[in-house]
Amino acid sequence: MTAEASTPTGTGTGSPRGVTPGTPPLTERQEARRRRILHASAQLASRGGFEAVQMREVAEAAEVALGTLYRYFPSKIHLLVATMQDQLSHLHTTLRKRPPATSSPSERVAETLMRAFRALQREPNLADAMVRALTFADRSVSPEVDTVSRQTTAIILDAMGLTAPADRPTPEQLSAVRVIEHTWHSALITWLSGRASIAQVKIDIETVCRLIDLTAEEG
Amino acid sequence: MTAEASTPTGTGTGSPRGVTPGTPPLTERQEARRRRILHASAQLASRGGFEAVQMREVAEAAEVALGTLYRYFPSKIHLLVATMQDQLSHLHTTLRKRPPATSSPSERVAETLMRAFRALQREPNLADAMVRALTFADRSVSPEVDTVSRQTTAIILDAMGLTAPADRPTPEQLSAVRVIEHTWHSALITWLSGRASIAQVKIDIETVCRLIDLTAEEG
DNA sequence: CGCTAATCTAGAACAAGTTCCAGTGTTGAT
DNA sequence: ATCAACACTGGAACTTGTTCTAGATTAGCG
Repeated sequence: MTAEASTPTGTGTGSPRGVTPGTPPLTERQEARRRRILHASAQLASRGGFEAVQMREVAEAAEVALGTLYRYFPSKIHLLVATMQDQLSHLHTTLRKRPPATSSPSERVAETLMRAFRALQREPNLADAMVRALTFADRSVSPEVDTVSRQTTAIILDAMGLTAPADRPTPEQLSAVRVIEHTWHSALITWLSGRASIAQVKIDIETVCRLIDLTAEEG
Repeated sequence: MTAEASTPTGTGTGSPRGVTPGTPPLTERQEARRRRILHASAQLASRGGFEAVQMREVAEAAEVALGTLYRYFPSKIHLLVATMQDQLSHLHTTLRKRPPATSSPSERVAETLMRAFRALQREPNLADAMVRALTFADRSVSPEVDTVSRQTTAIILDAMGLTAPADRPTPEQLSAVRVIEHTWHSALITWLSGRASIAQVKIDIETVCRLIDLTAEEG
């Protein structure tokens, strides 16, 4: 029935392994288009942040018609959130390579997040575009935003040392992780809009990470 | 030199007392216009959230020309952030009336924030518009966003019992308060976009508020 | 190969935020 | 009372996200 497989509006975080269930597989050419679009998005975002990512320009840079762009990503927000998924999966694999060797879980998480922070710092405009899109997203983007949230959660749990599928985190730990995520996003925004210094962000990250030790003691 | 006083693009949180320094005073008619605009903004937001606040409609509802609206609030984001300042000052005075009588500071803060949360719950569309604007705001809105942040901080410090000017909060406490604010905003967004339940928000608020006890013990 | 259904392209068209302008009304000062 | 300076109005115009349409391409299938 479908020609180039069916509708490309799927998740596809760019995770190397795993067949992304539910998403009909894309043709090579379609996969290439998707990749070109995400690349153009990231490139434009790196230049001028959120506002520099203009749908017409993305389409042109990706050598794709405007209608096609909208077929792949139904809105600018969807596009930028997908861009964030993409970047986050890169970041996660990068972070995995050299896990922090600090003693306590809370310090490891804080260290990991500060590394991530420094990574984003290198492309503040890109970070701006992605995070603004993420927090501005409305219900229509919830599934995609949720994916980003799960990715972030995975990074944090990884840093805590909860990689084994056996030791599932307690509800308290999950709450602490959510709070850390909240703080992470919000602190990032605060820094990006010039209302907080890097030092302040560092302190706040370290502050919130203490919650991890708290839950560990009582659990 | 100026006719109806000078440019009305000022802060003016709507605080009843205090002369809002730096802001040139507005004529009565100007003050009335400003009030009409904010009222129209809140009304439209209550109906359909962020997207329902359309500048042309705000102008029409406030019986003001579009250009005038932009003279008072240089962008939709500015307008909504100012709306939030307005609502927050109402909220603050409301909360002051019946301070929670719970024992520990952290419980008082959690209780206060949950009250605020329930207040916003009554007008979820308005909350949506305001919070989305707040986190979407870029650098050009930093001063106004900062005012909102200070208002929120004041509410939290109030709940902690740090009203006396003598006992200034320690740096650790300030960091904890910032983290609580981050969590508050982000959790609100998560709830508004349907990605978290009220119960979850409650738990996360309580979780983050434990940081207060932490800083108190060590301080 | 030829058919069919779906995708992709190019471009017009629409929506809402923002800017601009010419004319009118108000205000404070002389 | 008059004047200059500024504010307000009404409306057009511009920008960018989004939608729509007609026609050219492509993929899968007999």
